[in-house]
Amino acid sequence: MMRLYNTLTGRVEEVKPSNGMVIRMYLCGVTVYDYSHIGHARTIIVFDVIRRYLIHKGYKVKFVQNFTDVDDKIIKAAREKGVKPLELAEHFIEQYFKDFDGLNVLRADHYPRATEHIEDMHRIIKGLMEKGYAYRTSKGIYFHIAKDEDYGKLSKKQIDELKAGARVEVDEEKLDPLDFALWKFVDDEPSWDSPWGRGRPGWHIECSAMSMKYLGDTFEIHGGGEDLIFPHHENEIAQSESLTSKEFSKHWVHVGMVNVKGEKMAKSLKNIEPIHSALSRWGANTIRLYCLSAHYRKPLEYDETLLKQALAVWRDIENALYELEHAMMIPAREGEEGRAVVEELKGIVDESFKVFMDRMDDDLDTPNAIASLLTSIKAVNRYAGEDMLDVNTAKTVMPRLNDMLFILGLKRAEVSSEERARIEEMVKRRSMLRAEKRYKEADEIREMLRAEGIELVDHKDRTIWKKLS
RNA sequence: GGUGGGGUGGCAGAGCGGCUAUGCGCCCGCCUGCAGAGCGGGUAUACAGGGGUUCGAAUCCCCUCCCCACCUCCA
Repeated sequence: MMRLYNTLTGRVEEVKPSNGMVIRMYLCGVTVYDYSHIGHARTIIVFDVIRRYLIHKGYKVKFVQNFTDVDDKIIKAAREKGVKPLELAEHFIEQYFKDFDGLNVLRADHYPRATEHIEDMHRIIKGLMEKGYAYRTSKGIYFHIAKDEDYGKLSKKQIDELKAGARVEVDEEKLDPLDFALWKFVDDEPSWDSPWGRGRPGWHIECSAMSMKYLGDTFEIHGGGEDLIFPHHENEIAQSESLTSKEFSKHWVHVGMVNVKGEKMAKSLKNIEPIHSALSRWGANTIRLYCLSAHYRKPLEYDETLLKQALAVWRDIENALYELEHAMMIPAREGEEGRAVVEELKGIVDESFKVFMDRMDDDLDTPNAIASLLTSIKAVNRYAGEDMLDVNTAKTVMPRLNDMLFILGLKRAEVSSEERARIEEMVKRRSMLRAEKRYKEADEIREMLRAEGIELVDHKDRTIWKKLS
């Protein structure tokens, strides 16, 4: 049973499926007005790993992640670029998929967009008006937090102190400074007709509308970056629970920020590393290992040396995978020694898998889970170095290793059959040159392949190749 | 000011009362045609500071000092 910290209760709690084995998850996605950066990547990768882990454990996970495609920032950016807001949003949604497919993040079951759920939002607003939780001013429709007696329960805020903070905008018409907009009256584009007048939705209403539409009034997990706890998630709870009188999300999961030199990575601070640029520099596996190298609730520093560390870890894993793949071609070793190697490796991998799962169960302890995976990896590399791997060891080890790699979302580069044939031809030619001690020519082939990202590794009687990723 | 989370070896990061975490980096040696991987050894006494509790504390209690996030749009 997986245990995760629940922001709502402040405790680590078991994630329980609803009916049978179904777990419904909603993740607050991105506002599409610019490129996604490493901070977004961290949150989305963490949710991807939670999802993969639950899938591995046999749950049926229904996963929804939204796009905020109507918002002041989008409108502003579109105006500056001289394009329509919805076109700008569409462009960055396309970019989003390029980035996150590139990061090997599994596609969600639904990617609802705010602009396609205006009617659903109207229904919620209407319901809240009818139940007396919302009221109208000349500027829009507002949610009245005073009507919601447990307002603040997620962020543990004292309402009085929030008011004292005086950071909220002054609006004489609002009954309470903390009341937030459900619908804002505007005439310019983009805007939609509503029962109360033409306008745009407030920020929080979309997530209530879309999560409940696709997952039901109550679902298992909701989350996002920890900067969304207040006001966004607090307000989502207020709206949703006031409307349905039911519990909204049972479990709230929040991911820590990525910092640059101690400060949060944010577009406004101009210290972002866009995903597309990080991907071309480091590759998906390295970025994923980096994002998972810290516990998800702690801040993660964005720093070259950390990426380098993650890359070194990935190189070890990659090496082991290629050694095992090539070992599939090596006939089973006969006798006692061959069996002993299989037994020992099996013991190490089974134990490391057990520890891996145990660490993952405990509030997604990925740093330790990865450390445990590396125990297996190191053992494989050790045997590979001693030329002790064969088809039996490979077959014994691969399933458990693949399970762990699936959960973390790590995978080797793909190699087409043409590419494979060409590489193997080159390797063959080089081996002949080496046999004739024509090392200079042999090294030239190795260098040439290396320039293409193919690395050769010589064993006693054979050479294996790796396509680095 | 409020709320939440932290301060561990050159760096990153576990540890939740007693047993070398781990990874990376660096140095020496072995192996290799050279690489890569691997192996052996090393990298001064690691735990913010000060008091306690305990046979025993990085781990529990008290005090002090720093750091981060949120309280405004934000993953």
